[in-house]
Amino acid sequence: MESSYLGKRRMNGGADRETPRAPAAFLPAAALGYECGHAEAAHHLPRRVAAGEMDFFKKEKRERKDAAAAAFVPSDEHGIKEDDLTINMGLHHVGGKKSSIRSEESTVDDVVSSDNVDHRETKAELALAKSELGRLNEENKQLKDFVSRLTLKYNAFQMQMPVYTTLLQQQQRTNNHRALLRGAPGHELMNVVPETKDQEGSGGGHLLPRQFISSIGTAPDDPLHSMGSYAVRGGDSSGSTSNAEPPPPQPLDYCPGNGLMVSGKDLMPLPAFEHGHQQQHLAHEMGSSSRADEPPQPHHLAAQQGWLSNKVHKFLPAKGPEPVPEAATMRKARVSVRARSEAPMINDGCQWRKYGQKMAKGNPCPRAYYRCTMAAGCPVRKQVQRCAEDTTVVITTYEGHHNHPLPPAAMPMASTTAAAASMLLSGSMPSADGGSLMAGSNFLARAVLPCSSNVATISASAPFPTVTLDLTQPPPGAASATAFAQPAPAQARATGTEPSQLQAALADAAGRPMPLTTQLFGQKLYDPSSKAPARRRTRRATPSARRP
DNA sequence: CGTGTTTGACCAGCGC
DNA sequence: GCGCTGGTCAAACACG
Ligand SMILES: [Zn+2]
Repeated sequence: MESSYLGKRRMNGGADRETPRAPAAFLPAAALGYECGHAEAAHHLPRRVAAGEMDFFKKEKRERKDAAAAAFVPSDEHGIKEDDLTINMGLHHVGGKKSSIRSEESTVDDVVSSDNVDHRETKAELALAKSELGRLNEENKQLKDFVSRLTLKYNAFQMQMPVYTTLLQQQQRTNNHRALLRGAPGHELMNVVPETKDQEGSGGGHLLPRQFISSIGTAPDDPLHSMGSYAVRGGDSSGSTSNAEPPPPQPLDYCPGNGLMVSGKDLMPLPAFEHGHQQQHLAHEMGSSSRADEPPQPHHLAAQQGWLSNKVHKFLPAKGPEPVPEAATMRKARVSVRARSEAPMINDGCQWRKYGQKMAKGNPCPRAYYRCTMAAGCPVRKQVQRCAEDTTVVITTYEGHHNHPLPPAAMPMASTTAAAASMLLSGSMPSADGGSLMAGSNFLARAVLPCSSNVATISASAPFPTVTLDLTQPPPGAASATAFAQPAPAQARATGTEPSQLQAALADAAGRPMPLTTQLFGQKLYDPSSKAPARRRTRRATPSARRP
């Protein structure tokens, strides 16, 4: 029911709706590899980018394309374009291989005069090159898609790594009751943390994930997966070394400093971290006449997994008969982002439709509920609420996993939140031991983000496992700090939010090189005055007579 | 007129 | 069972 109106609304060009205008500092996600494998994503580019940015964007893309083409075939002297490739691929498929070209050639031969031999040969070569190029291009696309997936997974690992690192350190601490572990087993991890800094600085480095993975691999039944209920809180030192005493409930946005809070009543296995991995279910959702939230799957599945609370079903998108625990877990995990913004909502590149607003308890500011409208039945929702203590802070809580290709502008946030959710749900959260370790001194926070005060906070109170990325604190790093300390830079515009600050913060939080995330808030933040003019939505088909 | 937002009603979970 | 709360629905409304 609900999915129906959502779907219709979206299918007819929802892409041009609510798209923010002319992001001043918008960086081409395509150039950063986010568009890989998402044909649809490219469609959003022209609309999303203002004329001023178009050149940059196109140039970047062209460079990429050229580079890719040059890597395989030195063919640009023929002036081959992608359109040509498409056509040629068609010929290739119809005619077959070289022989077909040959025969085609001979056919032409009958007509063309003999002094066109050179031209014919050139043509033949061209055809060959084109077909080859087409094939390689296809191959290249697959490779790009593969690389893009790898990137996402890599990011997920990066998100998790600091937690693992800290946890292992804590393990060592717990075992020895000592602080320093030079030479102790797993000592290499001690070196990992400093390297994180280097990695951030240089924007490279694959050493960390490898160490991280290998370290994890050596501990098959590490406590990382044995987390039941746990609670870790930074900032205030509790010193408790067990999870026997869960902390008092905290507001979702509670962040007593740059600490890290971990909590979860139930944890779920690591969901696959791929965008569009739920595509297979999209058809079900689109075709389903029931509301998208209604879970056809019974609770027994949750019980089978032993983690899902009986509340989860509410958030499960409508699916086919096949149970999709993975989607369920992603839907349940929450990632909230705290960012300073005078705008009512940060622009994350996605399209949202507000479907509700409530006065939350303990907060004078209302909480707004949005759902993703980029695709029919997309289960992703988000809540936007201002922090009670500091109304300049906007807390955006994301939930769910997009079941559709994302525009480049939305990729950073999506991948970041997905990575965070993945980390949260993967069982990589520290158990009770981890909690004791970090209690009191922002230990994990510093481990995670040695050069930044932006931290990943894992809420202890939420009924759902929630990671909070706090982007509100000025990073001590020079560049970031500068960006933060100064009043809104040019690209911040009327919203008064510093995109560069957010970029830096998110980059730190995500633990990835800056360029990947600069685009996230490079867009102008949500500005109510620039609401998308083109909004198309068909009326709901079945008006219910609930109200008089 | 078609669209997104508003806002009160509805629903489920939870604690008592 | 009752009240509270969070989350969602959908008619009514506002807007371009
Ligand atoms: Zn979506």
